[in-house]
Amino acid sequence: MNKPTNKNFITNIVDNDNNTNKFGGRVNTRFPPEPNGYLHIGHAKSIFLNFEIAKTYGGKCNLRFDDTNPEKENIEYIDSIKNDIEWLGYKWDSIHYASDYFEQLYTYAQKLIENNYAYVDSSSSEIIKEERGTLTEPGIKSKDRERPSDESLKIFEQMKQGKFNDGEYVLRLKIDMSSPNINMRDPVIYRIKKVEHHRTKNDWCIYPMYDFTHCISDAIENITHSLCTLEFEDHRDLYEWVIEKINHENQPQQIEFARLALEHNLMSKRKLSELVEKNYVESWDDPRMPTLSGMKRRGYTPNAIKDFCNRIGITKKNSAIEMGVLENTIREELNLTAKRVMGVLDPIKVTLVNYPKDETETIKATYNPNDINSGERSISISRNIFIDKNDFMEFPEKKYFRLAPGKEVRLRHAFNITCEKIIKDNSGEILELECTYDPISRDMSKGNKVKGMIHWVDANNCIDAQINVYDRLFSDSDPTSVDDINENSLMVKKSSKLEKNIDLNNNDERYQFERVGYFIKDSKSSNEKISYNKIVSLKDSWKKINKKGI
RNA sequence: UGGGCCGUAGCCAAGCGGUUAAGGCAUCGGGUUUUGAUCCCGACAUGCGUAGGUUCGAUCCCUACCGGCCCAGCCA
Repeated sequence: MNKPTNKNFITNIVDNDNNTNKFGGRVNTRFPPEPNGYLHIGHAKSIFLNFEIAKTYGGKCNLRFDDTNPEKENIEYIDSIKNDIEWLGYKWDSIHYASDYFEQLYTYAQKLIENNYAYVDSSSSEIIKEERGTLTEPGIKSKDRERPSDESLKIFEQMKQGKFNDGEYVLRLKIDMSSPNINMRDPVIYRIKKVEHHRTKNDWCIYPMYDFTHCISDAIENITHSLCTLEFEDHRDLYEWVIEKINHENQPQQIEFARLALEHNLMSKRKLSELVEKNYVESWDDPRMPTLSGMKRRGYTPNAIKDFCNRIGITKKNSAIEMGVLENTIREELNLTAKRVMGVLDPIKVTLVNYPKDETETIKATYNPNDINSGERSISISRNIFIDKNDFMEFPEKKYFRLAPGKEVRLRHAFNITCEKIIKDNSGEILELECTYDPISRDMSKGNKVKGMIHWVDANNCIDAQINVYDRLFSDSDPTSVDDINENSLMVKKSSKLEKNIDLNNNDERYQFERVGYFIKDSKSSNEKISYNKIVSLKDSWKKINKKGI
């Protein structure tokens, strides 16, 4: 990203900490995903925040996998997460796994027991739940709360040795069962799970929980500012309690910010995986998905995503960003960088009846009028061309200045044509248009001045392709269920025609199909079936005029 | 109804006791342009959830109220 990173309330805190020398001027952050799903644009916000803060303050940002629940986690997710972060262009200073700290965590737990800050509880999860109280009533103390610490220590050891089954015992912190903050009502910090862990394999059958693990991991890694989302605000007391009780020399501070919500999208790993599982979308990297892999396949660039993250800001206010903001970032970048070619998504045959048969001419055009170094392309044209269906109207509305019977328009980069005749099949479907062209108008200054300009492709020299056009995944701006999916979010144009200048060997080249939008080759494209994805439309003020019914 | 947060334009978001209340997106006007694109210019909160209070002065401090979000996993 070439724009400066915006300030926000967190950078204000960091500035202040630096001024008061709270951390001796150090700024260490971390991005701590659980490897239980693919990263999405919401994670990008957090990645951007953490890495950019480290960068602007000359600090460090670690990648740490919060892998304390082996049932949900696996290597595939770890790899995809690393990939996505690298794709965004960030390099972690060091990589860690909470599971690397299992031994230390266990030792800290033992110390807490020794100091009477924790106890082993044999209550069932149902009992613990009941005894926890409610939002308005205090909890009650467990029968095991006063278990002598040497006894707890011994049982905890046996838990580790695998002497018990899942659920038989848990380790709990001894804090305050009547705290108004439910997280402080003797939270469970270790549970027995006889499950193989993707990294530690069968070394452990007890696993520490988030609240115990996260703060200690931060402390161990010398994190200064532990940035997380709003739902952890209530956990901050616990975070600080643990850090204080283990008496660690480094005392990181947790700061919470609002997670990203994007209109017309769902943004939780659970729901995104539901979309995949129910086959509402093709895969995690379906171009409609707000996952980073999906956006990559859609054609979004790391720069555009980072620019987006920068624009939306960081606050504590729950808010939903309009899709237009996201779309605008990629449009802005591609307007400057994308080569222009022509592509006809929904072709109609057009015959230029006065154009000599078997003749072809070559037209020169620039690849990008906004970039003088973009070079020139040659486009062929002949008697037979294709134009887009929506560039012709048999009964044109007011202010429609494209092709219509008897009307003259200009073919982009070429010359003017006039529609003379519509050829239909028996059902009334338009098969073909017969037009005449005006040779004089090759010179723009001659020929008739026309308002309409349409794009086209030489029917005798073009690429057959499939174009995937996407609409928002959910029609509702604030969807709740995956079942609300927009059934028309994917439109496949099967017989599109593309200008020959497209480099089919280049998988990353993003093109502007003039007057239409930006496109990139789909990762599933093949020589047999060439397919391109629409990244985003060009802005279309005709659409607006048309909508108003003028 | 216990606790923790949040409330500045249609959507984001600066602002930290004295400012003409930044900026972006959207929208609306106008100009350039034979991409209805881009680009350029202009408009867009006497107002900061509401009501009181403190103050010479309050978006900023205090109080109350209203509205929204989060918390009762052996998930993270």
